Amino acid sequence: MKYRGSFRIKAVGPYNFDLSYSFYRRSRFETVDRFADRYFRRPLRIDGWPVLVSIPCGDGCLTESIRVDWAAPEGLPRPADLRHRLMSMLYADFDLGDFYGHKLDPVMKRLTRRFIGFRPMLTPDIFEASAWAIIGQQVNLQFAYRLKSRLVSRIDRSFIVDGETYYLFPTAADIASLDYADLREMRFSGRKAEYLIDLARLVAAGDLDLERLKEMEYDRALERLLSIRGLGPWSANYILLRGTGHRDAFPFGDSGINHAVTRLYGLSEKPDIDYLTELSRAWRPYRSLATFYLWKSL
DNA sequence: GGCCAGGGCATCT
DNA sequence: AGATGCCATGGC
Repeated sequence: MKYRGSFRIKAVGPYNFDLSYSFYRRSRFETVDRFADRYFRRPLRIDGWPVLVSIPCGDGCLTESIRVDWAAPEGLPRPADLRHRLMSMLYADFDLGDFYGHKLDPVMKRLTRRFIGFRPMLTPDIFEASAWAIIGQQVNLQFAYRLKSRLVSRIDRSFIVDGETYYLFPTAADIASLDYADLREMRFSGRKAEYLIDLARLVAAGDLDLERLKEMEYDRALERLLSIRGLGPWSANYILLRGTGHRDAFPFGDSGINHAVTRLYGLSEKPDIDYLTELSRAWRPYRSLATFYLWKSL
């Protein structure tokens, strides 16, 4: 039985993994993603079993392909379909040329040249992306990471590879089993505790099929998410950005986007919805990519 | 110390 | 419909 292996991912169009690596390496309170020794490490849950994937940071240049190492704790089945999962997670299945070649305004065009090869990484679990959206609402990011850290510690889904402990993000069923008071102790607000636990219970009960969102058109997927209490325009779009990998999501109201647009487009005050709607029209149907490039500029 | 942070909802005019 | 208040906490 083999418990580790290595393979290469070939992206459609250019890839500079270092740009992604540096983009996501943001907080020392991050507990699921790991950035150390010039490796990005990420625990995945495949058919319910933990697998660790490790991706070496490159030399800062565009690469033809990306090496992915994987390791599973001994005694577990060999993970299936890893390549497919990684293609999606690393955004390698998207042809960046489609975005670069799209008719973009000069500011966005300049960003694509500045960060050529930059691709976002998806959160490989849509529920995790959804939970993170709720956790990140209206609090500074450092605090959001601490909330997540407390949650991940409390529901300990850790496993060990090479003597190092890695933490999977809790499942919907895990969080569904908590009480609001448990989250309040972790310094969630009362509202946030309700949003997160209620969402987890919806998913755990099978009343919300997050995987199915992937196959839905952007508008319909957005509508479905907006119908859930606690998910507004920002959160719903965030889930479609980082979770399902929809290409045309745009998180209206995002403070980072507001800052980036204000600076890059020389505004005197933060843009309103109408301005952003009009501005982002030229980025369609790739507003997700535009969003990540704006964030990257900060 | 005050402002604000990768918002959203309930409650008003 | 559109504006306003509120939530809770901590980083800066």
